[in-house]
Order: sequence, then C-alpha cells, then structure tokens
Amino acid sequence: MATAKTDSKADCRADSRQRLLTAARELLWLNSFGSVSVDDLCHKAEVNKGSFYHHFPSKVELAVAAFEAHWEEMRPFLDGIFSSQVPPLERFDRYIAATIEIQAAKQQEHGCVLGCPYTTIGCEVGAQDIQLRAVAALKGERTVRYFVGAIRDAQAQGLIPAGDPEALGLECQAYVAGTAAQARISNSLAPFHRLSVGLRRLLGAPALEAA
Amino acid sequence: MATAKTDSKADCRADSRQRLLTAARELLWLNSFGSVSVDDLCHKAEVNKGSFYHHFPSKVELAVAAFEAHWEEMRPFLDGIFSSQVPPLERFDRYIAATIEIQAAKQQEHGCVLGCPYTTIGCEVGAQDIQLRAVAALKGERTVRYFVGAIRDAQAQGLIPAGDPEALGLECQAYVAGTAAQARISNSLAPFHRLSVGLRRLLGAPALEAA
DNA sequence: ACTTGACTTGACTGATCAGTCAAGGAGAGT
DNA sequence: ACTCTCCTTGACTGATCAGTCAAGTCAAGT
Repeated sequence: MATAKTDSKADCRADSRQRLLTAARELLWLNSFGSVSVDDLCHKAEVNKGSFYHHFPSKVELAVAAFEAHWEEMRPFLDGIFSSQVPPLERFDRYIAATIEIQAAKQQEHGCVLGCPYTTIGCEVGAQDIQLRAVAALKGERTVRYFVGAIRDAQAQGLIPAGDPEALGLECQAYVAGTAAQARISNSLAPFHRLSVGLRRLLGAPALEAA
Repeated sequence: MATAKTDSKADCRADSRQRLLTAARELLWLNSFGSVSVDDLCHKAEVNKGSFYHHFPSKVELAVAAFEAHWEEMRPFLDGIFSSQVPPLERFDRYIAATIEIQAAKQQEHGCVLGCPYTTIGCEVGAQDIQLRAVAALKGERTVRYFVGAIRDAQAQGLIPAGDPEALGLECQAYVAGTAAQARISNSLAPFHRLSVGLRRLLGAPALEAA
C-alpha cells in the first residue's frame, strides 16, 4: 500500500516531464514545429504551463530533448538491424521493412502518412533555429553512419562495386529522406515500397531475382 | 508626360499584387510557411493589410498563387532543359547544373542553402492544409513528368537498362528532393554535387569516365 | 461634371502566442 | 515537527496573430 501510494504520487508528479516528451514526439511528428503551440503540448501531456517551463526553458528545448529521447529509444533497435552479424544488403532490407511497418502503423493511427520528423522539422526551421537544425543534421549523420558501415561490408564482400562509402552513404540517406518526404506530401506509402529496388540500384547491387 | 504619370500611378497601384507574389516567394523559400506572417509579407511587399486581403482571401491562397506563378515562370526554362532535342542523360546533367546554379545564388544572397521550397512547405503542412500539400504534390508530379520522358528516351536509345519509367522517375524525384532537404539541413551545397554521379547510378547508367 | 468600381489606407477586433510569476503542495532528510 | 527542495497550479503579461472594416483615392467610362 505504502509503495503503491508513493508510486502513484510519483507517477502523477515526476512523469509530467516524460509525458511532455511523449506529447512532443507525437504532435511534432504529425504536425509541424511552428503549428504546435506550447499550450497544445501542455494540453496533450495534461500538464500546466508552469510545469512545462519548470522542465524545459522553451519549446525548442523540449523538441530537442524529445528527439534525443526518441533516438536513444530507437538506437538498440537500429543497432540490431545494422549488426555486423546481418548480411550487408539484408541490413538495408530490414531497415526498409521496419520503416514501412512504422509508417503503416502511424498511417493507421492518424489517417495520413507522416514521413520522417527529423527531415520535416529540419527543413522547416532551416536557418531560423540552429539548435533544431543541428538535431536534424545529427539524425542524418547517424543514419549515414549505419549506411556507411553496411556499404563497407558489402564492398568488402564484393556484393557491390567499389566506391567512396561515405559519399554512397550520403546518397542513400538523401534517397531515403526524399522518399519519406514524397510519402508525406503524396500521403501514400507507395514511395516506401519503391525503396528496396531503388536503393539496390543506387548501391550498384545486382537486381533481386523475381521470386 | 501623361503616359509616364499614368504608368507610375499604375505601377504603384496594380503592382501590389505582383509585389505580394514576389515577397511570398522569397520569404516562403527562405523561412517556413508557419513562421512567415501576413504582416511580414505586407511589410516585405510594401503593401497594407487591407490591400493584401483585397487581392488574396488568405495567406494560403497567396502561397498557392505564388507557387503557381513561380512554376509558370520556370516552365519555359525547364522545357528547354528537358527538350527532346537534348540527349536524354544530358537533360539530367543540365537540370542538376541549373539547380546548383540557383542554389548557389540563393546561398550567396541569404548566407544559407535554401533547398526546394515545395518539398519544404509540403512536408511542413503535411495533412494540415490540403491545398498547399496539393501544390507541393503537383510540383513533384510535374518534375516526375520531365524525368519520365528523359528516362523513356534513354531506355529507347539503350543508354540505360529497361524498366518501369514511371517508377524510376519517382525514385529519381525522391532522390533529388532528399538531396535538397539534406542540403538545407546541413546548410551545404555538397549534397547537390553528389547528384550527378548518384542519379546516373540510380538510373543504372554506366558511370562517367574520369575526364 | 458625374458615376462607377477597382484599389488603398490604417485602425481595429478577438484569438492565440511564448513566457512569467507568486503561491502552494508534498516527499525526503533531520 | 521542521525545513528544504522539487514540482505544480493557474492566472497573468505583452506581443503577435489572421482577418475585418469604413473611409477614402484615383482612373476610366459616359
């Protein structure tokens, strides 16, 4: 009883920060940074304005923290997908499959395709907010890091032609990000389904045999 | 004198609509839709609020009109680049060269890389504004149309392997849009300089010989 | 000279914005 | 029982937002 009481109180109190992070992730993914107000975030998180500014100095800081928390949550999952234990080209396939799964779930939930929140917000703020743009840039660099590792292994195993892995990884990231943008703008999952074939071609890998 | 007087008056009066279109194009390209206010647009165009709402019923309508005007302005130029008289793969090279030129000029002007305004705003509004998203989608479709034509010709001439031109065109557009997003987020022209090599690989064309 | 209609002017409204603040509640350590 | 610190509450400020409006300007048609 004592512990239960303590827990529920702690839940009610200390979780408001966590609830704000979750609310930020959801609202900023669905909408844009500019169109989501602090009041929206507070309402969604069931938190008062004062509490918001107790935990975060500004809307930007909350967004940054939310994205960082999201990354920390995704990292183990992505580490698994891009593990050296997985055949290089299969890593891309798994990454695409996971992306489609996530996007389809979001579409089911919200009735529209959401795309990549980092790309969306990074483009939105442009040069206006250095901090947010840096977060988006960081997400890109991290993704490229996964890609480059897979590309190096694929080249070493002769699965794809030799070539600058860094440049190739950046190209792949651009293609994936553009696909997400295309999906959001056309409100369709179809672009994601072109990823598998397109990425292989971009990598210079032989096309998959028709199954 | 009489004509001069009439002209200058006409300039002062009837041009406010045009000035608003120009201001919208500049501000919406540099910033985001949500962060540009009607007051900003009026100030930039040197037009009063009332005049704004005389010419356009809302900020969205101005943005739509500005993008449409921009397209009409660009069309002859793009028609030239993607002319049937130009060798298919060279069309892409010319398109990329023109893109880099424009982006470099904008960077010079504003101190930062701007990317593609259609992709940026299309992603930003997402499902929030159907009208603006439709404009962004339309821009994508028009670009794909150019690409598909070039791809068909390239395939017919045996420059690239056979394959669904529509799907390939969409893949190319995703890659180009993603490159623009990457450029804006990383505030660098470098992604654009990877386009030429990457696009050829995505198309399945043989790599260019080192010159 | 008079009318008409397109365009401009700038003040105005009410809503919403980000961010502040003083006051209070509650667990934890003493 | 006392205090300390973390957290919450909700009203508040002043700025800014999109959009309205009545009054006026001006050129062109008659």
